[in-house]
Order: sequence, then C-alpha cells, then structure tokens
Amino acid sequence: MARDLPVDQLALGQRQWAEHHAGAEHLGVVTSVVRAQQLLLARLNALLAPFDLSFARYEALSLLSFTRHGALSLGTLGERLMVHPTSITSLIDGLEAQGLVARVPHPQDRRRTLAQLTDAGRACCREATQALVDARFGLEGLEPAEAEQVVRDLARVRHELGDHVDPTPTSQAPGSPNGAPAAHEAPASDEAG
Amino acid sequence: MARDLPVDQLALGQRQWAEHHAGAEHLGVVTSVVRAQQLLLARLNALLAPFDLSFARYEALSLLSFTRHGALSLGTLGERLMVHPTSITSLIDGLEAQGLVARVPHPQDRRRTLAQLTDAGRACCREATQALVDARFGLEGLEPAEAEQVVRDLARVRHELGDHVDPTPTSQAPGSPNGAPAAHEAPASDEAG
DNA sequence: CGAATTTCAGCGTGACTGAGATTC
DNA sequence: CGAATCTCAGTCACGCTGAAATTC
Repeated sequence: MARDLPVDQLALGQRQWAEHHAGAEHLGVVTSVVRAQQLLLARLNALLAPFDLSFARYEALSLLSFTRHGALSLGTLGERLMVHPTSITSLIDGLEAQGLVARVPHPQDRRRTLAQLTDAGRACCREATQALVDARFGLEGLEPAEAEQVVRDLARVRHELGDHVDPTPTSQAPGSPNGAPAAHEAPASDEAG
Repeated sequence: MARDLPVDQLALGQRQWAEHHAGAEHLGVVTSVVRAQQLLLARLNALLAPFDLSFARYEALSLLSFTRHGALSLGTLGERLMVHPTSITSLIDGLEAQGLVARVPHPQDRRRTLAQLTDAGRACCREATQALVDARFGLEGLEPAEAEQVVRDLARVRHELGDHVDPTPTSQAPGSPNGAPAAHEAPASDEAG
C-alpha cells in the first residue's frame, strides 16, 4: 500500500517549506492530520475487512446499536455522521443489501424512513467492535494518557474549524479514563418510540 | 455542509461507547482524527476553490515548486504524496488540463515521464500558497506552540501506524519555530538534471 | 529474460447538484 | 401553501485491481 521511504517525508517537506514561507507550524498540523487519517483509516478498514465492513459502515452500525430500539431515521443518522443526505441513502443501501439493517417506515412521521438494525447487524457490529477493541484500533502502543492528549489537542483544532467541542477539560486530567457520564443530553435517544 | 448540532457529538458518542466497552481512549483518537481531517480538508478546499485547486492538486504543485527545475517523475511524485500510481496519472491529467503542469519525457530514462511545472503553474502555486498562509490554513486561532504540540502528538500516532517519523524531538521545544534545516537529505532533489 | 514505469479499462465508494415525490 | 424528508439521476474525484506497452 504505502510505499516505504526511509525518512520522515512530512518533516522533510515542512522543513523545505519553512525555508520559503512563514506559518510552517500550521502547515505541519495540516499535513499531520491528513497523513494520520490516511494511515488510520487504512488500518481500520483492514481490520474491518473480514466483516465486509468499511469504517463508514461500521460507524453507522455502531451508532444504531446505541439507540434503544436500534433504529434512527436516515436524516438523524446523516447528521450524526456528518455526511450528505444522498450519501446516507447509498450507505444504507449497502448495509441493507448485506442484511445488516432494514428500512422500516417511521411510525409517527411518514416522510421519514428508519434504518433498523437487524439481528445479523447487531451480531456483526458486536463482533467487529470486539476485533477493533482487541487490536486497540490499530494503536496498540499508544498509552491511554497519550491518547487522551491527542484527543484534547485535536479538540482545539476542531474548535478552530467550527466544530462544536466540549469546553476543553483544562490542560491535564491524565488520571480519569472516562469521567462522569454527564448526561446533559439523552444518552441514547431513539426515534422508534 | 456540516449540519450544526449544539453539542460535541464526538464526546457524546465516545461517552456512550465507554459505558459499554473498554479502550475508549483509542476510539477517541480515531474519531478525533477522522473528524479533524474532514473539517480541515473542507476548509482548505474552500480556500483553494478560487484557484480551481483541490488540496491534493495543491500538494502536487507545491512539491514540484520545491525542486530545482520544477519537475519530478510521476513515480517519485506518487511516492512523496503516498498515492497509488494510477491516481497520480489522473491527478496529473487534471493539472495538465488546467495548464499548470506539462508532461515531458525524462531525458535519461525513457520509461519515465516528468511532470513539469509551467509558468502558470508556478504562479498559481505562489498565489494559492499566499492565500493559505494569509488564512493560516484555516487555523488562525491556533498558537504556534499549540500547533507544534499537535504535530508531536500526531507523530506518535503515525509512528504507531508504521509511518516513518523522525525520533520525536523530546517533549518540549516550544521556542524554536523551525529548527536547523538539518540537511540529512538533499533538500530539494530534482530529477531533471 | 525480469524489473520498473506509466497508462488504460473497469469497479466501487463517496460527495455533490438538481430534481421529484411524499408528507407534515 | 411552504418546509421537511427521502430518493433518483447524473457528475466528478479518487483508490484500487488487472492488464498492457514501453524501456531499462
């Protein structure tokens, strides 16, 4: 896949760039984020390949599995996944063809369509999740504290880009793996009530 | 584009996940990286739209502009950009159609083809770079020290994923915007000698 | 000869626009 | 009626496989 080169191509390119322009730090963020995502997604897709899932499909499955009835309207699903409405249609098309979700009419609003997790979908999501957890999402060597640091830093980046980010929980809180659930929102809202 | 939701959907989803599974820190890294890249690329593509460039095309143009003669073989370009050989063909197809690069035969090795920056390509790259620098790559509010912290953290992530990363320059070095050029490699190797 | 480089055909995914059908 | 929701048709970018042509 990725041809392997002996040196850090990113640092190299950034160094060249710094010789000619200002603002090299921000360029470094850009290249780092793009490269990290590229490598990470390749790894995750490889981990999910045995289940015939892409990471995008896994995300959708995972989201559905957290709702009370395993169902969300396509629109809501698209909002949470931040994908275009037409993309959700084709994403669910694929999952439906695999028998992992089923389209069912919304009981209250007949304009909407619910994506309903099937038993096979629930099982597939469970097994895929286990595989991802066992592989630590491809990040075996990353200590939990390091991981939390990455999340905090990227929250700053996302904030700059207009994402809605929880107010950064200060600079350090390395001890608590997962804080209080802090249910400032229905934790697993459903639409199939 | 991105529908705006009031709360941090990532933190929310991760919190739900943590209630059911272990290893939530690593999942947080995954979702943060994916989301940050999504937002960042959208911002960059918007900044580059006036120049009819995507970020991928800009990267290629930028890489060419650092070589002595503004030319690289397609294979070398693909290696540095970490893209598939066939993708480079279509990428250069596009840039050639825009008149920003030209395909010229390699003087020594007739198997290869050089992508040669045109005058228009050089000018376009210069103007696009200026626009990106002026906008701080969409990260105006990010302090240089913060940006360097992000780069360091993501270097750890990339290292875990098999990328070739320079040995992390320790934990702190917030003062030096750009260190010594450290020419452990020809800084602007060319292929059109 | 084998190996490297590029290109093409083709498949699949995914983001997007624009339009239409249905329902609130 | 307008607005929301979903779907479809079609375009485009891009990553990949497999195969071919050319050259080293």
